[in-house]
Amino acid sequence: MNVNAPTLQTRLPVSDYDLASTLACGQAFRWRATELGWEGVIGQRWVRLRAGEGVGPGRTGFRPVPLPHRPAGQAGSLSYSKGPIDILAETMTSPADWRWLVDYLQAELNLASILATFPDDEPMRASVAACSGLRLLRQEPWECLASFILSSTKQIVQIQQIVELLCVRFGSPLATPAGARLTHAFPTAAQLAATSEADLRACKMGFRAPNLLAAACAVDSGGLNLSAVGQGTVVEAREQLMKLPGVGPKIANCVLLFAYGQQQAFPVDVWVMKALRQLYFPKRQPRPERLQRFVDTYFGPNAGYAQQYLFHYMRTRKQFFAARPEQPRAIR
DNA sequence: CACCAGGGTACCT
DNA sequence: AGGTACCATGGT
Repeated sequence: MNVNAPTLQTRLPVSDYDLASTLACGQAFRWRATELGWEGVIGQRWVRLRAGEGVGPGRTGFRPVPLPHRPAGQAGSLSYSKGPIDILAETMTSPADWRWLVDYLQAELNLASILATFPDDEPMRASVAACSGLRLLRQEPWECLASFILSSTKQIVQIQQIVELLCVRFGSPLATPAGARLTHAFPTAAQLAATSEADLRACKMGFRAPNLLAAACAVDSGGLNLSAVGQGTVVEAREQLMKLPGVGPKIANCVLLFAYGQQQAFPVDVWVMKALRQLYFPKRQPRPERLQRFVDTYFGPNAGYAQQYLFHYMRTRKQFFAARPEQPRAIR
């Protein structure tokens, strides 16, 4: 439904918040940088976000902060401002309150208290300096789970494409302003459970199709209760998620971290693996299990948060890590 | 064009 | 236990 109507607005006062690194750091896959701001969908609502600062008497005016040309947001991104700032949010429907948005964005979280728990070493200092204002979102569990089932050995750009195909083909249409890039909600488990493996493969997801379908059926049938998963301990929750085919420790940890707010959950993907090996184990090549045990103790109570800073820093500053020479090979 | 991508799994020693 | 091939597809 393409409604050509003015959008409704609110302003969230935040501090130490960077929209660009938060929305483009690979934790969520439906945010697009446009000339008018960051456009996305949260639940059943189309949303546009923009950072700015209040000006004039009572800060009633609004001076937008320029968007970065590169969505990834390099260090010192223009979208970031250290001090108090406002996030201007636009939607098509008028909610009674904006709690859903505050929760999703984690706008009330004291970021400094999180950063203070990171280990004080050179890689973390560099990552924090490069990713100022990066927040972990609080996403809806089903969308997060489904998205990360699609993520295995896929580049983030491709995951975004697959997710968009899924939304347009199987998700419910949303009220959007004219010219909106995103027009459909993420499909519910029931909507995907009603598809076939062939339908899903047509969305370019390849061998991941049966895994997504199985997850959709499990959630739709009640065999997997995602609300209940959030009630148990981290260990129990991880066990439940890993019962699904195609969901191993990495994907389970992503869902725990990005949807359930388990900030100690530490997903180890290929990027983080490379970083950990080079930075903390330059000599040995520890096995994944050993590496997981290390990160779960070394990075503290917000290890997952630290992981996201490392991950984003890795991806935006590839040369920092790539520049390190490999072990010299014997000439034969 | 090779190589790799926010992995997981089955199947080998 | 510890390694390895394979899965499907497209970006770089």
